[in-house]
Amino acid sequence: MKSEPTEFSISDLENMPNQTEHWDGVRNYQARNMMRDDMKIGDQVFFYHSNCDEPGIVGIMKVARESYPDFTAFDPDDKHFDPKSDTNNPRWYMVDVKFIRKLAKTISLKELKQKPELEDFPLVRRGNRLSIMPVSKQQWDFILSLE
DNA sequence: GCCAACGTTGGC
DNA sequence: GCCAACGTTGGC
Repeated sequence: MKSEPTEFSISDLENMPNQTEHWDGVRNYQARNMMRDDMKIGDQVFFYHSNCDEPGIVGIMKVARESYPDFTAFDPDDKHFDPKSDTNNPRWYMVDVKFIRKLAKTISLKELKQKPELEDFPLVRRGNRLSIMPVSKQQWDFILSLE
């Protein structure tokens, strides 16, 4: 899962009450579907910092609550307000994530791109803009071996 | 700040 | 259903 550290960083998550926060603001259908359909309690997740000096994977968290409506879509004062989502028929969903740990070092996008083992990893594919993407077991283990 | 890539919107 | 216009993402 990607986040801009100026918006919400791994440290922000670590400092939340119970080290848990809802992952609101996703307004992309593919990403929504993954949260809604695929992410289960206890699933481990990489936290990726985007749009910053050193884009890359900075930590690990886990799914603490399975999908429920993203209430920020209902709030006209919220940055992520979507008039087309209403409480009776929510368009956007989110999960809660809980901090597990920071990585000893950032595994940078640059480094990930250099690994032939990750050729099929969506993050390093050209033009990829998805903020949430699946990681296979093999990819997960390989990436962690780079820490 | 630039811009390629991609998603969404809406007229037709 | 097509596709041009537009908005957003995010690396660089």
